[in-house]
Amino acid sequence: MRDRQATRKKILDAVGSLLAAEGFRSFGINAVARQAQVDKVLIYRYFGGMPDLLRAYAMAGTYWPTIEEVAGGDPERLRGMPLPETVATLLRNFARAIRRRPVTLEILAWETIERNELARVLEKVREDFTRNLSRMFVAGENVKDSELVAIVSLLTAGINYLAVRSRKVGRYGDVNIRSEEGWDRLESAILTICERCLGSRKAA
Amino acid sequence: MRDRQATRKKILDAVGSLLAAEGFRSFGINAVARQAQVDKVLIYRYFGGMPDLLRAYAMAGTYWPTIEEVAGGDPERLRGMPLPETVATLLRNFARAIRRRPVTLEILAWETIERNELARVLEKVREDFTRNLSRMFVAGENVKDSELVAIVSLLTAGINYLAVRSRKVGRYGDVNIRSEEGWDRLESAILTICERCLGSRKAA
DNA sequence: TTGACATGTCACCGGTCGGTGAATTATATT
DNA sequence: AATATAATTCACCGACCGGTGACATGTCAA
Repeated sequence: MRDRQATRKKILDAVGSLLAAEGFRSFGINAVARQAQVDKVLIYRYFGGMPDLLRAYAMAGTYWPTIEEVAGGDPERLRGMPLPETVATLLRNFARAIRRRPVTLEILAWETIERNELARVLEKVREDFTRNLSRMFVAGENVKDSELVAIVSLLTAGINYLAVRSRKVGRYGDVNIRSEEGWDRLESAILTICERCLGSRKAA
Repeated sequence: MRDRQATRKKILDAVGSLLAAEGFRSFGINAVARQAQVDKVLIYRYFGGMPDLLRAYAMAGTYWPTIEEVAGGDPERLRGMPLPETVATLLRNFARAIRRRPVTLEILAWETIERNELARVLEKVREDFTRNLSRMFVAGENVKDSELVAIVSLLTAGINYLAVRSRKVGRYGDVNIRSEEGWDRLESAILTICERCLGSRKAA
């Protein structure tokens, strides 16, 4: 059993299962050590402390969706589409990707309570993700258009909130956010918004 | 100093200022007692415990916006408008109302972490609010329209998330969610979405 | 004045937390 | 086999938490 790498892995795995099961509410050095069945002093020895442990965990895992995951595996096809369809597809895949990441949802929830160094690091990951996405798929179109930015921000914020909330509550207003049916309705709403608001930007 | 009512008030005030200043992160019996400069045993005597104390506080204060606040003081004028403008106005006023309620934002953030009885009570308050609003202003129109529900849900969820997040971070993507300018952009995006998506529901 | 009772004070409990120093055990090298 | 070193265990610290029992003090009615 004297295997540093194996112990490290046990600890990192404990972080994951603990976060997925309990979130940050009862999270801490002692809890991780208990879950990993490892003395807590090893956490300090191998990771230095909680912040570095969390960082190691978040970096090792698939914390945030990849570009490929959100682009649907076929970037070229996406690039050929009109802007509204492209954005709608990206948003739809983003919603799906984020919903199947319980730990990410825990982190998103926790960030609204506690603002620490880890949160700042993870945020940078997301910013890079967004930047890359927008550079790849909407560059040159109407990036200047500040209303496109505002609309997409509103929609992703809404997706985040509903996904985070679905961990604890089954409904939001009249939408069942724990069922595929509910998310189908949200996706089709997103599609409508993109089609009607991101096209030719004139008129009123 | 032997005044039960005054002591009760000191405790309730302490809850408010503590929540506004620190949120739920370091919230507890001891912290409230410290802030109120009162022995914690009195909290148990007068309120029974934390859950009942929180309930008493939330009910006493202006936890959630009122219908009047969101309707802009002139329900009749609102009723005369076309549906898209009505909904856009309600959403805009809702965003403004919620943004100036620091304690409410703390509670909204906390609910995504901890799901307790208080959260359920407060949620009922919000549900009633939403139900009344929709009965007053969009009844008979296309309430059946499940896409309207989905769109409005997405938008309010987005507003909630951005307002909650603005407590901790100044930006969301390229939007400055701590400035009036940023929220102006969001409001105008909301208006655009309502105008283009809530009107006649045909075509593609 | 003397109670009775409401109000407020104090000390203490068990438990958990993050964190650390020192001893103990296994493993690889010589 | 002896030894250095890495991996692990153990015992303990101070601080804070929620919660409670016993006690002191003020207030008001009989």
